[in-house]
Amino acid sequence: MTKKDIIVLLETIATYMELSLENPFKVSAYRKAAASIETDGRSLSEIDDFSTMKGIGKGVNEVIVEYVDTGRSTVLDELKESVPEGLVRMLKIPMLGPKKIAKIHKELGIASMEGLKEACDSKRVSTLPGFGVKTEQNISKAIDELLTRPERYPIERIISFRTAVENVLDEMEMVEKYDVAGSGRRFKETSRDLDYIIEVTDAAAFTESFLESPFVRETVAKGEKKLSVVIEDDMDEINVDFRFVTSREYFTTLHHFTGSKDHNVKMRQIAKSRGEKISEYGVESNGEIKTFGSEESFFNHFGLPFIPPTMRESGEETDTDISKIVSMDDMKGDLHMHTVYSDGAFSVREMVEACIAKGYKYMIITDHSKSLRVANGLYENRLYKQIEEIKGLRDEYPEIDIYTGTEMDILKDGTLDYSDDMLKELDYVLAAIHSSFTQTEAEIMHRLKSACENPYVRHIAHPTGRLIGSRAGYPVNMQELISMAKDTGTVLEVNANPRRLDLSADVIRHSGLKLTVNTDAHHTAHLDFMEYGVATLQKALIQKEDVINTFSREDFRNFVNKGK
DNA sequence: GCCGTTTTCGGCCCGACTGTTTTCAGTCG
Repeated sequence: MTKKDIIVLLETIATYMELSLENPFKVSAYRKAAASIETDGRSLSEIDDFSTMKGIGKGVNEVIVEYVDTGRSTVLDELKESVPEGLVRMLKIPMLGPKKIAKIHKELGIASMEGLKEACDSKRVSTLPGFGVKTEQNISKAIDELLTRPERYPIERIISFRTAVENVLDEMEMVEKYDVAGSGRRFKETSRDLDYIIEVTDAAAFTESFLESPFVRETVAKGEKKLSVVIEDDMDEINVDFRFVTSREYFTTLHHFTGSKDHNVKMRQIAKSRGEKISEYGVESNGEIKTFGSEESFFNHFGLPFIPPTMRESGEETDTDISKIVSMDDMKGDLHMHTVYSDGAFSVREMVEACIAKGYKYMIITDHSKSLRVANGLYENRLYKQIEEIKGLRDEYPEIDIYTGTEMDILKDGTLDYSDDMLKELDYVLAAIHSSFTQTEAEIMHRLKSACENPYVRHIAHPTGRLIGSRAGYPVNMQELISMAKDTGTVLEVNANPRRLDLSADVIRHSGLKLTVNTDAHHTAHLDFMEYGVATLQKALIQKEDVINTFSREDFRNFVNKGK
């Protein structure tokens, strides 16, 4: 059993309670308890008394203790007896919350998504008080969409949709100013939809003009304050909302819709403790509404520094010294990239020049090792050749330290793809798993252990192998890997590729790990991925000193030379 | 169910929108 199991249990209880029309504050207490456990840095074995944690009192503690001791929960078992599981799925239908679902269940005896769809089509739902024909049609349509459209899109897809929308906005002259808000602005791993805050000279004209864009598939709602559409590309479709605001309210509205929800709750608590009230229209203080010319001045009003959107998650960020948290300005080098020697698109020289253009002080060339045939991995003779080429380039580019390296495969049986004799010829070695993802956790951990314990392996690249939204990755015991990394002085990577972001923010938060963030670039343009990796570190409120890419040129040289 | 330097009761973030009503409940962000 892990912490995650307890979090899932508490959240499941909250959901079932919600559907039993339990006191909403009780439901929220279970959710808060789950969140409290999630943001606590300790593992299950390190927590001896849950009841000392914030948000966990006598009641929730009893539930946890029973679950840890017996693997069961009487509270959940009883809830499950009174609430059919099908109702939980129905919560995913937009516009249907616990009360409406309970009514549908009680009055019509419906307990599944399929049953509800049928009831809508046979017009039984609209006979219920509080339900009308329109609601019935909307539910029916929403169920169809739920069955065909994924719930959330990975950040890579979100970026692509953003680009499409913003290319249109940039060409429209009635647009004064806009920003994406929501999870898109916070660079979350996945997002459900896109939210824009927008100031326009004429909302009606904007709406008319925007709706002519070829990617608009459907208009969901249009009004004076809001336009809501579905847009599509070759693969997917997504909801996009525009909120029309005046210049005066722009930044409080932007802050409000950037979220996260937990961040907003925390900000409102802070306001309330000062006798003020935050809404999207401003800060109400002594009966007056105060607005701001920037988000920074909004935060300053509460005695806080500007908190970047990427850090606005749990609420913990308002109690954090933001100046210590890692930022793009701190990035002095990229330690993981490929060239034409293996499966990259550019030469060593081109990658060097691209890194210099980024202002980096150091870089490491890390092509694949010999066993990764699909990526044209390097046999020893070609690796020696690359080492010589890199040495030759150093004099030509004194502004940057170019280190030799490899992204070495950790083979199926835990052996490493190069001998120590080969590895000692390199400045820096990172190791990664690229094969046999279906092994058991024990087998995978054996491989990772073998890499961590090797004296030449400095860091483990993309430690779980996951691809957001498409591949779960291989089974890793994260607590064990974290301990192994600490014990052996091995650094773990946050891979900045927006398909990976591996390790994820939730894993590294409060982990106490030494980390590195790298783009794994296979193209000079991929070096730009760094901002997604840094955003992931910021979500976890990781300090500069815990990220080796922030080292000065000299400190990094010492770090490389000193070895493990 | 949790919490507390206005503390053991009475709060728990706040406002808009939708669809349904005839003054509002439920849901959402």
